[in-house]
Amino acid sequence: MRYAKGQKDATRQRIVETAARRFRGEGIAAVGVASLMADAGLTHGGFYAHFPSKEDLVRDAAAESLECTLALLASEAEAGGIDALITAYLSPGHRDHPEAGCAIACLAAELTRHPAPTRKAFAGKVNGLTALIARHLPSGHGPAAAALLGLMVGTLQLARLAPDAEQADLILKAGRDAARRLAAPIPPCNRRPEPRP
Amino acid sequence: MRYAKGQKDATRQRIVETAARRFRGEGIAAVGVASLMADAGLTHGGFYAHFPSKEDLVRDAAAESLECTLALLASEAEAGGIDALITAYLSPGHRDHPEAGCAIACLAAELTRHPAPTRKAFAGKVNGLTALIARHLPSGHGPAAAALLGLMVGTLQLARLAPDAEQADLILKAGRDAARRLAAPIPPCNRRPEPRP
DNA sequence: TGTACATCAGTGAACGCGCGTTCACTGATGTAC
DNA sequence: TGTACATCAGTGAACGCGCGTTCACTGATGTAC
Repeated sequence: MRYAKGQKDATRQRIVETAARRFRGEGIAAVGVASLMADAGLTHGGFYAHFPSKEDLVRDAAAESLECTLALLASEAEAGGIDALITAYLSPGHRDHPEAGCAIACLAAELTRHPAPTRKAFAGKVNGLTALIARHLPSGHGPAAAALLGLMVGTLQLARLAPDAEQADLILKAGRDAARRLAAPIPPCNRRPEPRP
Repeated sequence: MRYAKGQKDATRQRIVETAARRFRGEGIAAVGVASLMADAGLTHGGFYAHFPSKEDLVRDAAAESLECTLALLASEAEAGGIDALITAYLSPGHRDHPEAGCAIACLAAELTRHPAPTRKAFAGKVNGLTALIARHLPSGHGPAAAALLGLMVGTLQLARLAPDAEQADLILKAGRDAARRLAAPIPPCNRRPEPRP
C-alpha cells in the first residue's frame, strides 16, 4: 500500500512516543523492538525503515520524554513559580506514573551506560531542565539548580522504591519541604550557621 | 573434586561480590549468569547449586552492595559528622567508580521494576541508610534525612551523566553545598522566608 | 594402615526463547502516457 | 479519461547470538570397614 504524504513521519512519531512511554515504564533493555512495534500497531521488520538501530530510537525517545517533562514543568513554574514546579514533580501522581513522567528519574542510571551520542543528547536536555529551574530561583541561587533537580530526581526514586504508599508519601513530603528550603533565599543571619555540638 | 569445609560458602560469597560489582557497573539486565560465573572463575552450570534463580542473586548482591556503602558512610560520619558523609558521597572518586559505590544511584530505578521480594530487601537497606543520616542530623531534622539521601543520589547521577569532568565537578560542588544547607540547623529567622517578588 | 565407597562442588552440553537486524516481497497509490 | 507502471511504507520469514535454566556427569576427598 502507498500512503498519504506525511504518513511516514506520523508513524515514526508514533514509534518514538510508544518507545518514550515504554522505556520509562519498563527500562530500555527490557523493551524489545518487536514488542515495541507491535505496541505501535506495526510489525518489527519495518522498524529499520525509520531508524538505523535501536540505539537511535533510544536517543530520540529519551530526548523526547525529557522535552515533554520540561514543557510541563515550565508551564507549572510559569503559573506558580518554583513552588509549583516542586509540588508537581514530587507529587503522588508523578510517583505512580513513571511511564508518563521524568525520564531522568527512570533512565538516568541506565543511560549513563549507553554510547556517548545517546548520553550527550540526553545530557543536553537535562541542562535545559537545570536552566529552567535556575530561572525560577532567587538571584544568586543559580548553581543550586542542579542540586535541586538532583534532590527531586533522587527523592522521587526513593519514593518509588518504598514498599508502601504511606512511607512513599512521607518521602515525597520530606522532599518537597527540603526542596523549598533550597529554593528559599538565604537570609543574612543564616550565612554562617554555628557548628553543631 | 571434594572441597574443604566452608569452601562452598566462600564460593557463594565470591559470586555475590562479583555480581555486586558488575551489577552496579553495568546494570543488572546487562550481566548474564554465564559471564558472571566466568568472572568468578567458575562455569555457568554451577550457579544453580548456589541460587535458585538469578533473581535471588540480584536480591543478595543488591543488599550486600548497599550494606557495604552503609558501613563506609557510617565510619565517615563517625569520624567527621554529616559533612564528612556528604563529602565522601559527592566526591569525584565516587562519581568515577559506580561499580564500587552506592547501589541506589546505580540500581534504584532498575530495582523498582523487579519482583516485590527483591524490592523490599533493597528498600530495607535504604531505610538503614536513611536512619544513619538521620542520626547525624541536628535534632528535629529527622524527616529531612530521606530528602538529603535523595539529593545525594540524584546529584551523583546527574554528575555521572555530565559530558565532561568540568561540568560534573560543578554539579558535585552544587550538591555538596546544597546538602550542607539541608543538614544545617534552621535558624529562627529563616522559619518564614518572605515570598519572592 | 589400606582399600572401597559415598559425597557433592563444580563441569559443560543442551533446552527453548527472545533479542537486534536483514531482506525478498506485497500491494495500494500517485504519476506518465 | 483509461491504462500501465514506478514508488515505497509496511510485512513476515530467517539470520546468528546470548539469555536463564536443566541435567547427566566428573573426580577429589572424607568416611566406613
